[in-house]
Amino acid sequence: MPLAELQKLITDSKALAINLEGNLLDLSALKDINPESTIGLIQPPSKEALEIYRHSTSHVLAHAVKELFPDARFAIGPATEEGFYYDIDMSHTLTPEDLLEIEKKMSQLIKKNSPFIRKTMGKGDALELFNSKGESYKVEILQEIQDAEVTVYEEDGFVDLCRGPHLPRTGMIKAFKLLSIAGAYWRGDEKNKMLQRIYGTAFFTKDELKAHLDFLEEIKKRDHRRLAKELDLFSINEDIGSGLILWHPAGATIRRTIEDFWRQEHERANYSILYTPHIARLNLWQTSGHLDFYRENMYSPMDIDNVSYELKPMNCPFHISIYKSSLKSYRQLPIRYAELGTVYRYERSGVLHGLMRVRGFTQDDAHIFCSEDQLDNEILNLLDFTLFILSTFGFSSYDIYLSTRPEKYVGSLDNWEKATEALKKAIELKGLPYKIDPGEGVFYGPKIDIKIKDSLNRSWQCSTIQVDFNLPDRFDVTYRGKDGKEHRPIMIHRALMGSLERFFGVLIEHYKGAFPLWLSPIQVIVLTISEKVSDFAKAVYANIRQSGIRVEINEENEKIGFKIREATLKKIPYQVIIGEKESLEGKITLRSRKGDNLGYMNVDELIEMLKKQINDKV
RNA sequence: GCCGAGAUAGCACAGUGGUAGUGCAGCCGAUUCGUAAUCGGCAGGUCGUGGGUUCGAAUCCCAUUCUCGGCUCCA
Repeated sequence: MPLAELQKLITDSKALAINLEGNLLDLSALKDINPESTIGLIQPPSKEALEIYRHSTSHVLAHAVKELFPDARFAIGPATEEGFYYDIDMSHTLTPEDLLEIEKKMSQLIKKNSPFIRKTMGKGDALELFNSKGESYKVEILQEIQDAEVTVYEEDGFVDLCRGPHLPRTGMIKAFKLLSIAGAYWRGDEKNKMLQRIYGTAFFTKDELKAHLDFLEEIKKRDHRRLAKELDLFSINEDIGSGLILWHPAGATIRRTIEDFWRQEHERANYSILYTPHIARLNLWQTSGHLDFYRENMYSPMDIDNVSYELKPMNCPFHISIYKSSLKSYRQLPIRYAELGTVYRYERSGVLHGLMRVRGFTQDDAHIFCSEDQLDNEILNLLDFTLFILSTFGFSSYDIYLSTRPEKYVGSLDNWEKATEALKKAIELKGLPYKIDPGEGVFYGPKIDIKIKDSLNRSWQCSTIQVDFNLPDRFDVTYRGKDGKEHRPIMIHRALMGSLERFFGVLIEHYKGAFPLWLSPIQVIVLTISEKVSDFAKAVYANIRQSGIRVEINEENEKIGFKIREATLKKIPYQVIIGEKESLEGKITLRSRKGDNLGYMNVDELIEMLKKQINDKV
């Protein structure tokens, strides 16, 4: 294609950059390339275009900061999935007000519409340039670059080390916003200096930016910590300690409902349900190896009659002890032990987050002891079981990861191979998409992790299925085979919801506090229009309560509109309204929390309908 | 843990050296009402905790606990 024609196409298409055989280049590179070569256009709204756009915005950010705070030195400033950031080292500590000033300065620089000018220079020259500017972080980066030549970008006199590509001009930035300031270690390593990070985002249009900011607002409204306060679900108390959860009546009701469901399904799936203690002698953790490889997550031991005891960070050794309490025959396998086991793990104070990351939590843990030839089938069933449980709670899309053998490992290569194959086969048989995390398995065996994405777009690991070649050896776990000899069983650890705390947190955000009927702490509320109908309303209430449905009554001296508002804010799924008409005819009027009028009916009809819905878990 | 911000009534927040405030929730009273807020009154706080500066501290300083944002994205 002739150059001129291409130029026109680029102008028409609003392309920001070009793709030359897989290399992204500035539009200005066009004049130097072979007209015969195949060129792709990078244009909005593609991901690549947005990345370039945001990256350029981060350069403008750096420029603005430099103008306002001349002693600022710059580290890295990349585009991210949600926007961009720049890490900066400077004497002034940034405040939210500074962000407004910086935004203003950025707008001025954008208004100037300066071109981004790409320059190639020898590494030595670049080192000299950034050294003279005192840009020690850029110098450090440069020193690690192997190439003899590097590129820098200049815009209105501000020079930054950068591979590019960039927008042709700053004026093309139409919508951006600085969002927050945070600390971040240089190169993410806590041994390094902490820099100030400015987060921002940018979009091609103001409308898109607004939509994104609205989305962030919606995310805040969905925050499980906020909803938990509004709905009185749980709390964390300073006097009790951080990362320790107090389950309030409403939250506890939901938890109990989840637990009941869990128990029922596990019994149906041939698990034996156990209870084990919360502490154990230090020796146990020595045998299990946790003291060697898990110590930093364990609390200090406590002394009981001169013997050290440790709060349990895991349930596995207890289950193994139960297994070993009697001789096991191959006829008994597979043995499936399950427990809602409460464990305590040390988490650094800065990473604690509501229910999502806590220090004491209850795992829906289980350990399966099986023979080699049972492994495939066990894993397949397990995956089925996991997906069934997750989908019952309304989660239908997951990120599945298969983690394979790391460099440091125990167990035979042969066993690793078999187990990894079994995991892989199970996922593929179910036709599920998955990614392989090479070398990310635990040292004791390969695993499948299933992650649920929450509304804050964080991935939370819930389910995990791990094969373990370590503990059976360490604890000398055996079974008597058909041949009368001792054999080593294969052990599978698994948790479906992960922890009840985190799972509950994800559920709250998933449903925005409006739980499905079967989980709702209050399933129905009876509302009276006037005190004249109290007697009938009480009878209706008692009738529903007798049927085992979680019902409340509000016969206060308030207007019906007020009562409906209150019930709706509590996100109670069904509201039974009783006025004179109902009282006289012995019927009820039903309303949903969404505001739908669900009709006029007998109490028996209502109970039957609710029971069916609760049973179906819809 | 580290950087930064914060902690005031049950909840949401205002108050920046001189008598602790507003709204909602709560309690009492009036109203007896038909699908998201009826009206009036009352009560509620040693301002996270400990120490200091000051005639005087919610406010300034130090310590401490807890909470929040972030600490993977590689010129």
